Amino acid sequence: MFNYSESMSPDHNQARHDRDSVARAALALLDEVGLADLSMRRIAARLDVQPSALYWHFASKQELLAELADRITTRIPAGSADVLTTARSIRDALFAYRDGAELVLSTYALRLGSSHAQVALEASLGPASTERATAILHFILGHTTLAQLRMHAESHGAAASGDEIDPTAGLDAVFDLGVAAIAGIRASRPRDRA
Amino acid sequence: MFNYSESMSPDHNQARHDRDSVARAALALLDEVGLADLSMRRIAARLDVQPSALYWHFASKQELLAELADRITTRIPAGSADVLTTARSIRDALFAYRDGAELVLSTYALRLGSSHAQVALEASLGPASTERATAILHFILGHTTLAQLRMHAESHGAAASGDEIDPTAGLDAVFDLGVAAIAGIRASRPRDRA
DNA sequence: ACCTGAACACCGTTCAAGT
DNA sequence: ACCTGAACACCGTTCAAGT
Repeated sequence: MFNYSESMSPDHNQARHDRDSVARAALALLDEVGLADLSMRRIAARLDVQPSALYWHFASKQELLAELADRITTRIPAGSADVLTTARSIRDALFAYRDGAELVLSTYALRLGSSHAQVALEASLGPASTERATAILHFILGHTTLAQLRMHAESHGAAASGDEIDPTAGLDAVFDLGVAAIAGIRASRPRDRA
Repeated sequence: MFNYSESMSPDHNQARHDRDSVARAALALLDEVGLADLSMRRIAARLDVQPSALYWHFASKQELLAELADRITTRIPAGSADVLTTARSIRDALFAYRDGAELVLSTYALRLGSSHAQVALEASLGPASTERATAILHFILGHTTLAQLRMHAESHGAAASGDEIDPTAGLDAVFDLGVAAIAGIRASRPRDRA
């Protein structure tokens, strides 16, 4: 048979990709344009490829998005730190990419991609704490999605009413309060400013 | 030619609408097809009208969606019941329409529509409890969005992995645990089966 | 006051065909 | 093994024009 794949073919502009390069380009584009504008056609354009080419690597957009959620989520450290530290590192992983929380929320709902975050939380909480870990995870996803959507809305000047208060103010306190309460520990002092 | 209209008027096919009738049709359609399939063109077709006609009543799809979120949300009783009861009635209001939680979550993030739910929670918690109320609301939105997305995914057979356990099992317990913990009350017994 | 008709700039996905 | 080209069935939104 013919085998084109293993040749280096130095001369021509043959954009040849695999699953990983597509996912990497998509993840970078997500961070630039946000989830709403992350289309298969845009990803293809970024890779100098026709939109249909993406369907060689991923069966659907949904499958590609699940892969992105997995990549965002695997950055969470698995070691059993205390709950608040684990919760914060989950939140920070979601914050690391634009609309990361929203993407992980919907993917996690569809049960695609193993819940690395749930495992980390259970390790932090000790044995027989599945329900608490689940509740904390739901809180983190809700809170972080809200906060992230709000950040982006405010930067694009979509504020609605007449009040001028910063919508992000006090959100860290709400986060710590929620996590600590569900974990059943005393609310800790705010961490030092980074 | 053909006349699909409901033809209450004897003579002509003049579908004449206002803001309210458009919103009502959209809300009914949301419940039938879900948020992902709720397009301006579908709503227009339901009203026997061209898509462009909707833009006389609403400036954008976003504005229409905000109105729907408001309608879903105003069903929440404002009286100061105990926290768990208030939280459950918020959840039930979101559950009352397909993808209600997801819709309210994104609308609430953009600060469109006054937060009727936040007010109700603060009334249940007593004075100086804004942060707790916010945390509970974030938990409710996260939890309910997850649960609702999961219900729909499972009914369409989008289950991914090999385990066969019901993804909805135990979710009521997680809800009660989360709300009670953030409110700072002892977890109550499960309510009687309806 | 409310709607039509036509257009513009987009979508996700499929599939035969190329190399 | 990986991609092109063309098509199909859609999107949200604008705007002149009709009644």
